[in-house]
Amino acid sequence: MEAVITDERVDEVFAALADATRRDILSRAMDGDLGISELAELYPMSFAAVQKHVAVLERTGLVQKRPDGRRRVVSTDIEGLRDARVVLDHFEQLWRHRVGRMHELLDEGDLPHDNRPDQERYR
Amino acid sequence: MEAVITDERVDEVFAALADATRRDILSRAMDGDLGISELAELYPMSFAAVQKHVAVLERTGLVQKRPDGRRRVVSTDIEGLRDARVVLDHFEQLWRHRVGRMHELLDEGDLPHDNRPDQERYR
DNA sequence: CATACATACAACCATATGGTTGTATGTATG
DNA sequence: CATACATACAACCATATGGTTGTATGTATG
Repeated sequence: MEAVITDERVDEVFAALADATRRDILSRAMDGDLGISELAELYPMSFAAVQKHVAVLERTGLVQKRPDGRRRVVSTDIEGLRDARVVLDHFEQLWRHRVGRMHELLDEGDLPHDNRPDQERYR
Repeated sequence: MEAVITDERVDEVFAALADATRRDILSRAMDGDLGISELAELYPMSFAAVQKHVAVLERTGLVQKRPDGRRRVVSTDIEGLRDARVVLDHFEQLWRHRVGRMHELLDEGDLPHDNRPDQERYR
């Protein structure tokens, strides 16, 4: 069961992330305590529009809905997130690999160099 | 000159990458030696379609065209690429930051739960 | 110079996308 | 039970997207 990553899958993940509202919903879903109407209050659009954005994230597997009374609480989907990260990592791999020594250029370019602690290396 | 990253910019970068043909063109542009019609031969679509994809990458600043005789050679745009990488890195920052300790879950996640060593179950 | 090739771009088309309002249904709660 | 709230979903709309063919123009080359 090696998560086979098709082009369609990559398309889907990038497309899902290509909308600011959805990115915001996704980050809030990490706390996993808001229902759809609670989310909807945060954005200048109708409940139905937000509902659709959540549906896109759900279809893409980035988010789940769990029933809680009359609400559906939106939270990140661990499985899906890992998968999406694999997609982005994979892309970055190729990205960096093909760029090769172009990489130094990319890093030297404008500085100051980011002080990212580079916490842990995974997978 | 601090590359200000707007939501629109992030939208644009993700959207540009949400198409398999464009991702492929982008990676070939890293070699920087193909004209548009040469690229077009690689894909099952018309020259004009490929031309449009190149235009999207160019508008997003991921790719440049440099004249070479009657050809326009497509190559990656260093500036734009760095910017795009900042976008993706920034997103990953937020991503990883907010996920926090959920992180272990992401890496441990799919091991079968139930084979936890019995000896840990003491009372 | 005539011709072929590479590109640019307009016009068009079908479908996807991001939004809307309206209606139905499930769940709490006074 | 009546009402309010949360959600689901259909129908609709405007615009964006990804493709097509056709025409014009710039550049090499026999």
